Amino acid sequence: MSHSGDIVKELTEQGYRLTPQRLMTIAAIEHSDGHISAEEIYAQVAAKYPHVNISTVYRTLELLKKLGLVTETDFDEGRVRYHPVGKGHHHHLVCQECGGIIDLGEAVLTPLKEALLREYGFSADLRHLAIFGRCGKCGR
Amino acid sequence: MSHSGDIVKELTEQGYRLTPQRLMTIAAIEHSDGHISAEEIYAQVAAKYPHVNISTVYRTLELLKKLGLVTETDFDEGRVRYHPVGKGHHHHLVCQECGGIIDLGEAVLTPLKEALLREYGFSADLRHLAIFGRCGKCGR
DNA sequence: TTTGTAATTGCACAACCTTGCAATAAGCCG
DNA sequence: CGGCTTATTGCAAGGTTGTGCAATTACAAA
Repeated sequence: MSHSGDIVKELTEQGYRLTPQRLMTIAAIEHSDGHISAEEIYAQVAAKYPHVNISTVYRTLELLKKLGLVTETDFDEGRVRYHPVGKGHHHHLVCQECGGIIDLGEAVLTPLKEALLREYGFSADLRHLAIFGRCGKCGR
Repeated sequence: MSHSGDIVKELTEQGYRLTPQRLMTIAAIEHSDGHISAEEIYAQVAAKYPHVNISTVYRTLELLKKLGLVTETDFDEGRVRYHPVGKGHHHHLVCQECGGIIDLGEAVLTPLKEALLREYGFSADLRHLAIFGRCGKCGR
């Protein structure tokens, strides 16, 4: 369902310019298996194109977020991680005891979204959450 | 149900030292009406005690978070805001269109917490969320 | 009240992310 | 293909938050 190139296509259609910096940033995100940080993206881009500036990477990430093409997740590591939405939405339960991560489908949050819409007329944008707490193994 | 002094009491009982820096940081949080930022706390503390360092404020906030005495909420303003849990848990729906904020009781998230516990054995710590999206007035 | 000890602070610095501004270059149009 | 316009970049600087380390100080115990 998700082809490499989706993001590029969307950008052109929306009239944004395809600079080498953007293309390489996008490639890094799309080729990353899971959740990639800005610094990791920058390292990959800078390897091929040494004089890029990391603020360009941050600006590209902000643009892709705004267009809904990537999601941003805060795993509480002091930095945020990015994921292409084309590879599917999901969420994570992060155990603060053992550090374990349980992956979650989008469905768990559907009832909440519906309740917010029904009771408050609010259309929530719950894209890629990290929910903190304690997993079963680590007791209550 | 919440007295000024709750936090101080908890700290002593847990064996933490009551330094003037901590006491003033705590006072700033408890006397703030709503959600206060680290910089605002620091300004209040520094007014009476000029040579405090802002990193001490951050360390105190981290401690209070760890002990579950304050919650931290990210309203996406580039800085985070703090709230004493003694004044009650709550959540916020933040409209990304008009900037409006709808306050929410804790109850809305109870079904989600129960579902996570039931289906994943995960005890989620959903303390003080800002949920982004679009409010009813701003249409879909 | 004085002393001892370990928690806490201040300081300096670093990491992550954002922004203003002048220089550059992507894509349009002829 | 060459020039024009304006989006985009690089650079430098700034804001928020975290951290290592030596100096200080709260509290316990004498």
